[in-house]
Amino acid sequence: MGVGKLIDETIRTWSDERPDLNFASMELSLKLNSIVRAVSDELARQLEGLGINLGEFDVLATLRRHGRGAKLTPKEISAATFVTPSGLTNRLARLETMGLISRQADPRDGRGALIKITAAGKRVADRGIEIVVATQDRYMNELSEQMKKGLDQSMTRLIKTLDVRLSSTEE
Amino acid sequence: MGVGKLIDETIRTWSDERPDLNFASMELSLKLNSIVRAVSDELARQLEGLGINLGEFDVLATLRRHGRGAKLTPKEISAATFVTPSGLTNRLARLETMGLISRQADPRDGRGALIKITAAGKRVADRGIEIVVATQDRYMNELSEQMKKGLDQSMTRLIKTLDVRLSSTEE
DNA sequence: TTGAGATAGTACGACATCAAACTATTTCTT
DNA sequence: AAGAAATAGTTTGATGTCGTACTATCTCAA
Repeated sequence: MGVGKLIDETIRTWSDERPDLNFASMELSLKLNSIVRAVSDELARQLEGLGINLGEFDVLATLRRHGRGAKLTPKEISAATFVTPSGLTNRLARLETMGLISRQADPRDGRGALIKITAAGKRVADRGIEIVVATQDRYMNELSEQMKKGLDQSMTRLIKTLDVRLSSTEE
Repeated sequence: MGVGKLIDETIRTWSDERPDLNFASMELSLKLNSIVRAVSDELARQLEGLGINLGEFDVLATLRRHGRGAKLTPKEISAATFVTPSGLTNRLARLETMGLISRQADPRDGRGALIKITAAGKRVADRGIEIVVATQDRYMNELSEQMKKGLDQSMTRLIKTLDVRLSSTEE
């Protein structure tokens, strides 16, 4: 059964069982979820060919986009990728084993480390970003320019209120 | 740093480093991802109060929306929740331990099992769906009716092509 | 009707993540 | 200047998922 049909059925059965509730937002959420999951699964499949997973690419991409010779601390990478420090420790260990990053002590802070992408890592990141962009394009180009514009506005609006909420929770 | 700003910075730095690539689709994808993640995280937090996680709720909800006395096979639940059989075995075991579902042998198929929601499970599912709907509403109602309509159209379009692709991959 | 192949569900091992505890430093406070 | 508190990063143990192998049962073809 296709994803679309499954979502339709989900909304229909819930509406039958709980006619007191309105499932319009849920329908929207389910659809958003499906798309994000589909794109993400496809990205993971594509990156497999480079020998890395999505999380590893995320780290590599963070380093790569900061430019030639950039050195980032695990803390900075952690903030950019939404991974906990312990999770990042593991990712960095894997990437280091693969020879895609290197680490050195931070001369300014004895507790800290500085992470740098290697030449091999740069090659993987550059090929990876091309794959990622191409894959995302393949999905998003199904939408008209106008639809994309509307979608961007909606998402931007949601993110804005999301950021306001987060900052007021003071976290 | 807010999510919005982080996305802006990601697009900006990538554009600097790889001016040969167009990151418009990536920007859209990043925004979609952030929203889905934020809603999902919030749902998980909310459901914690009921003693279940998102995956467990998904199973419980599947059973609940099929109505009074419905019995589903693990295979059917697996298809509805996109969880592998082995993963589902574990979820069902946890739910059974909590007394939220019961299982019985399938009289029609000696290999099969039939899963049924218990009275306690129904209570949790009913409370859960109210929480889920309320949470999703809280996010989606930030959008105007027109935006929601446009968003739904875009997502529906994407899902349609997604389903066509999947069926042509014949999986 | 009987054997081959398909199918349902479970067991097992691997994996990526997280939270909490910990170590080593650094930064505040007075 | 010294002790308290904060911070960076790792370690440890737990969790939830997946893929593969396995067992039991069913289906179908000859």
